[in-house]
This record gives sequence, structure tokens and C-alpha cells, in this order.
Amino acid sequence: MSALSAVPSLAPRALYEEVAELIRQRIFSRELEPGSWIDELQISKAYGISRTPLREALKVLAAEGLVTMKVRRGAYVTEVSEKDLRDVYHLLSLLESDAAAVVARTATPADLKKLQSLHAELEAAGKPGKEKHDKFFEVNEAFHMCLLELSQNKWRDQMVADLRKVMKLNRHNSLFKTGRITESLKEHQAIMAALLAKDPATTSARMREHFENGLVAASAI
Amino acid sequence: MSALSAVPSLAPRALYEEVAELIRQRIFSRELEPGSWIDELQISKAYGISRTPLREALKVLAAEGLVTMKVRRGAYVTEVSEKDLRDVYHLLSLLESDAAAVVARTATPADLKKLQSLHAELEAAGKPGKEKHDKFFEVNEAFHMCLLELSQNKWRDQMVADLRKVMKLNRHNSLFKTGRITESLKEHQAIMAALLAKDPATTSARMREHFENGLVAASAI
DNA sequence: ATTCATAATTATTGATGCAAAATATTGTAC
DNA sequence: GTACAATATTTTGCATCAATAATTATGAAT
Repeated sequence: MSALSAVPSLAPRALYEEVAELIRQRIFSRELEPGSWIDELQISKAYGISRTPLREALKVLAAEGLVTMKVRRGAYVTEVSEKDLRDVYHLLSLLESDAAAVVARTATPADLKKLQSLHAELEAAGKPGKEKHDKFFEVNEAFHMCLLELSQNKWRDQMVADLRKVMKLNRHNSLFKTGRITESLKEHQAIMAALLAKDPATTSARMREHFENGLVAASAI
Repeated sequence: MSALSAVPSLAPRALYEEVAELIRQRIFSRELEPGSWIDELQISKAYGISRTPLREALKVLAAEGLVTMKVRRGAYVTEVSEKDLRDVYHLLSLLESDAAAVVARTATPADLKKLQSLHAELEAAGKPGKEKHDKFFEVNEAFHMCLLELSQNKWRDQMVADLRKVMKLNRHNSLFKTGRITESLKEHQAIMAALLAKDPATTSARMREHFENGLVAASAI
């Protein structure tokens, strides 16, 4: 009997997906360190499942880039170099700035209202004095996600999601470090203004600057 | 005994990867039609393998977007709508134009020489009178691939490869239709000129135009 | 005659077992 | 003492087997 069956998931996912999510979390929490070998036998025993769904889960994670399969050597947690992180971050910047441009072109008044509401939340959470950084990061994430959704391209959504997972492999896994909250807010204001002006080129440029500043801040650790 | 074992692959890949490639080809050749159910039992029998490696292969293809898994319903060949194709094509344009810009910024003289050589081949293959369209498409593909490699971002390479696979799900699976050879050559000349001028912005813009024209031509079928 | 419920069949999903391959360890020979 | 070879152990990878879930068909009741 599976130890996982104790949780009768409301949205019935396949076991291999459940397992993939568990491994994912263990990788993000660095319980499974980058470069380390993933012991199929040990994990399948620990979770009380057989190796079959586990192996399928590892294939999925390999496709996401979180683990790398070596022939006849099994699965290893992917090691990301500094260059890898810069490359992935560059692609995130490219994809999200493009998404922002699309939204600037196509957003309905209702869409803009939703973004403005999130932006207002962000300003509230980022006010100096308040030290609710978690809330700030959370709303920030929501804003970026909302922009992506509004750009209506599920393939981009998928790619951004995968790239963000890879970014999480980094030790310093917050894209936006503390101390940048004030600057980040200013950049968000500029993005919001360009969106409201329905100016795709400017929106894209502002978003790209926002990412570039984030990278500089992240690499200056 | 596996019917596939008759081919002792020089580069020893795992069986599930071999199978994934075979299914991929069957999907591209439309032997397996979009929307159709993939009969695991039949395929495993036909290939003389068990269902385990086949199922692992299907997970890989699902991650690529070529098949979609439905819970307790098995695997189906992904159906791509017109909008899907436009969305994917848009992303290809975005990624490849960015790659071109990177190359314009960072290419060494040797890199540029390689691109020029491919460009020369392309011009030769595209000369009016010569009806070697296959050669033209082949060299065209090589040029785009070379540009990607030179941009030195393996994550982008992976994404472009996956997106191109999805494009292949389309009936009209050639991105660049015949009749556009003359225009395509002109656009390539413009790209090449911008590359040699080491002008990232112009290179990117030219590449994007090249893609836009390709889409117009492809949708006017 | 139509609809709902139950049973049976079919297909997916997970478990277990076995074989092949690679690596590590130990022993022997030079 | 070192190097090479052989054996043993570990681990991947594939196949077969069992169980669960879903769909379809059939029968009964309204």
C-alpha cells in the first residue's frame, strides 16, 4: 500500500505526477543537492512506492531540466553554473518583456484594472516601515503571473514556468533581493504607466530594464 | 527479444529514447494523427518491446508537447490549433531574433566566416533555375541552427528545438513555403549584412521581419 | 420506449522480479 | 609495492503480472 494514498488528492493526479512534485520540492529545498545522485531504491522505499512511477517522474523532471539522466548511471540533480543562470535569466527577461508588450497592445480595461489592483497591493506591501517582505514577493510574483496569463500564450507560460524552476536550483533563489524593493517599485510604476499608455515598445523596454536591474542585484551577492 | 536490438546503436541510447524518436517520426509523418489515441498495447507489440519503456517514452513526448496525457485515459497526439501555431511561431521568432542579436554582438571573425559560407551555399541553392528546393531548405535550416549554436545558450537551443517539433505537428510543416525563396534570400542578405556590421538591434529586427514574412506566407495557404 | 443501474470487459496504472552492465574490491603475479 | 585481472556487488533497465478505474452494454423498472 502506498504511503501517499493516505492523501486522497481532490484533483486526482497520477502517482508519477505526485512523486515528481515531491522530488521537485526536495530539490528546491536543497535536500537533494545539485550534482548528487538520486537513489531510486532509497526514495521508492521511503515513499512506499515501486520504482516504476518514480522512474516516470524522473523522466518528467529531466524534461524540465531539473535532473539529468546519464545512460546506465541513473538520475542526477542538475548542476547549474553561473552562466546557466545568466542564460536562463536572459530568456526569462526576453519572454516576460515580450508578454508585457503583448498585454500593452491587447489588454481590455478590465485587464488593466486587475493589473492596477495588483500594483496597488504591491505598493502597499512595499511601503518603507512595513517589513512584510514575504507579502511583497508574493504579490510581485502574482503581478508577473497575471501579466503572463493576460498575454494568452500557454506555450510561453509553460516555458516561463520551466525556466523559473531552473532558477530555483540556485542557492540564492530569490530573483529580487531585499534592498531592491524601492527600486523595484519604481520600475513597476514605469511598467504600469507604459501599460496604461498602451505603448508596447516602452512596456517591453521597461520590463527588460526591470529584469536587468534584478540580475545586477542578484549577481552582486 | 526486442526487434530494436537488431540495431546496435553506436551511441548507446536508452531504449525509451529510441522509442521516443520512433514515435516522434510517426507523429511527424502523420501516421499517428493529431487527436488520435496512442494504443500502448499495439505499439509495444509492433515494436516487440514491453510497455514500460514505451510509457517512459510517452512521458518524454508529453514534456515536449507532442502528446498529451489524460488521467486514466492514456496518451493522445496533441492537437494544435491555428492559434497554437501562431503562438509557437511568435516565440520562435522572439527566440531566434534574440539569438541573432547576441551573435551580432559576440561573433568572432571565424564565426562570421562560417555564417557567410552557409549564406553563400544558400544563395547557390536558391538561384532561380535550380529547382533543388530540398537543398535550399536544408541549408536554410543549417543557417538558423548555426546562429543558435553561436549564441551559446543551450537552454534556448532546447526550447527552440521543442517549439520546432510542435510546428511540425502542422499539416503544412514547412515554415518557409516555395515561392518565397527569392524574398527569403533577400531577407537573409539583410540579416547577414547586419551581422557583419555587428549591429545587434538591426540584426534582431531583420530576423523578426524574416519570421513575420514567413508567417504571412504560411498562413496564406 | 426510455432511462437508470449494475455488471462485465477493456485499458491504464502500479508492483515485483529478472537480466545485463558497470563499478568497486580483492587477490595474484610480476 | 604496484598493476592488472577476475569476481562480486550494486544499480540500471526491461518484462511480466496484478489491481484499479472507466466505459460500454445489457437488463429491468417505470
